[in-house]
Amino acid sequence: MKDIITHLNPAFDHRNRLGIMSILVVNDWVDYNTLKELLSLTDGNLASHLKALELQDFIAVRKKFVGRKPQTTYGATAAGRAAFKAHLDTLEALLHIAREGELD
Amino acid sequence: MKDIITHLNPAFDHRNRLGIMSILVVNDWVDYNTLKELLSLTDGNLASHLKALELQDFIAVRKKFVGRKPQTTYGATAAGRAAFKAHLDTLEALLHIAREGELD
DNA sequence: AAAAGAACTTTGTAACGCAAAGTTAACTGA
DNA sequence: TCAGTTAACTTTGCGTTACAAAGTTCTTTT
Repeated sequence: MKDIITHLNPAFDHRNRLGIMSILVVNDWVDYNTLKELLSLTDGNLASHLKALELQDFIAVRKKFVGRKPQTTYGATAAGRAAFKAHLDTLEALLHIAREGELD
Repeated sequence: MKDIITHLNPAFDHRNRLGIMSILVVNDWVDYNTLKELLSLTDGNLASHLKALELQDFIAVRKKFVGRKPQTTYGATAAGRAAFKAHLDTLEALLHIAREGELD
């Protein structure tokens, strides 16, 4: 059990972080407002979660123009994908324990 | 996606809470020190997580004696089991989305 | 009598989560 | 042309959380 818990990454504890990463691992370059809408977060709140993930190099920011209008999009980095995958694998292991497993 | 995230219970966000509940749903009445050891938490830290879960009626406390020595054990309540199960089901849905799913 | 263990509580601190308001730069409609 | 709007933040402020470490009470062990 100890091994499992320590393999969960604190950066992904929070449900909104799980949400952000889940979106970004299956969709390349999602823009700010789409994320905001999908997760029903306020501007500031979303920005701070994104910044935290960016500081750990789990997501990357790309600024481009749509026509002449700037647009910010976010994507998961290779490191982010790897870390998140490991997190999900660990969660899955926990699911199994919590459903049928033994205490060990 | 919005639906999924909102179905995750904030009380179970933290990995240590996941650990406590996972242990308690498959083992009836686990004592303090066993939990502490299984999760490698300090006394105070474990106590505060337990208290938070107890305040929400997700776990119950039972004090008994082993010989003449008092022992505190913890168990998941029916409400705790139900809420945790719902949480795990939601996590599982998220796992699927994050592995193959679409953005919706 | 002294040391140790169980199960906390208290204290203190740093980080976190959040909403709301402020900001900057661009774009749009009248 | 200029008031209003949108994008994408940053800042502010506040209540909560996570945590370690130390203190507490009661009891057992030596």
